[in-house]
Amino acid sequence: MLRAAHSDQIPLKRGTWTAEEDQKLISYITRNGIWNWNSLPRAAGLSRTGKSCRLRWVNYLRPDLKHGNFSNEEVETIIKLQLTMGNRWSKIAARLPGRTDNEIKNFWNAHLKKRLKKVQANDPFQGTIQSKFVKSSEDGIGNLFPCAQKESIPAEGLGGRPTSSEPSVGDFSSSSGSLIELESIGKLEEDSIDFLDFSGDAQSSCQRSLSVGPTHSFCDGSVVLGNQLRFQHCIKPCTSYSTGFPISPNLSTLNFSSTADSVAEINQNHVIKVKNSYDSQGLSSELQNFLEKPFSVDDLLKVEDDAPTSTNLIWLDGSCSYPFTFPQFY
DNA sequence: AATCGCCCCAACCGCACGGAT
DNA sequence: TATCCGTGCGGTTGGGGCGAT
Repeated sequence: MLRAAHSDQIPLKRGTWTAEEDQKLISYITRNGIWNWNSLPRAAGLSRTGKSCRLRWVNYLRPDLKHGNFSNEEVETIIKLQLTMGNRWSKIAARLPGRTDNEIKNFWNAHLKKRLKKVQANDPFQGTIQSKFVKSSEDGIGNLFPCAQKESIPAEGLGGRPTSSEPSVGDFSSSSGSLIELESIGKLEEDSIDFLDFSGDAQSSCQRSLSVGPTHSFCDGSVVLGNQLRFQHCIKPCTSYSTGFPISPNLSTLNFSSTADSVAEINQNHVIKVKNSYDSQGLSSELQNFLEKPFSVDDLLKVEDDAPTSTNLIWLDGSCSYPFTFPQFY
């Protein structure tokens, strides 16, 4: 397809780039560098828009780009970052040297998202996606993303550990669901917990209760973490933030403070460590102190604005990054 | 062999943002 | 302060490849 050019009516080419055009662009940038994308095509003898040239260079011709399949490590990184950041492809790409936002976006849409939908359909906790990516410290991508493996994993195998050797990246032929490993959650060193959830708006957010429990259990969407803390869903949605951060009915009169401007930052920086010093009747003093800090509504709203709507994350042990999502009952 | 439908991905589009004037 | 311009980002499109029929 051709379009009229700016002032001199030279037709602008669109569509797939030819090898000749690629060579012109490479040669020009190699000789002269990038100084102005809008002026570059004319100077380089290309009948393209500056935008098209930029896209071609950034996404395909740049010498530092990797080409070919994503490695397991890259897939793992994409999944983790997408779960925390949402569709911030450029930010995700910045963490993957040699990969472009466009490439990652395409890979996500073509492979990972589709797989997630299937997993979600088999999820006993309907509505969750990220709950499938609980990762134990000793396992690699197979556990982070079990369905990447060729072997079929029984959907009823809650707690079962995939044992496949090397998962095939991009081969998601298995349609069986992956499942949460509660046991692996309990292996956290120092029983530390690093959380927060700023998901959704006031009408759709789930409240969570936080209480101390002596045993593992797994019922009604509640989870006992590391034999210590229990995060439990409330079916009723949050109707107000006036009582502060909606962690728990028990704690709703306590306030939470954050100067973070993104969920990712909160997950990175706000670490609540509940060590063995807690007693069964209450929260650790550290957690107590954390929750008692003044909470700014503006801070929360700021976070809300910035948060991906799908984010419902609790991170266990920030150094290992265990993403976890609670089901939403609404 | 021909046709159809689906999938992937390179490329495009619209919009937002930031710097310059 | 308002406007313009260049750039970057994320969503969407459409053409080609490929398997199924």
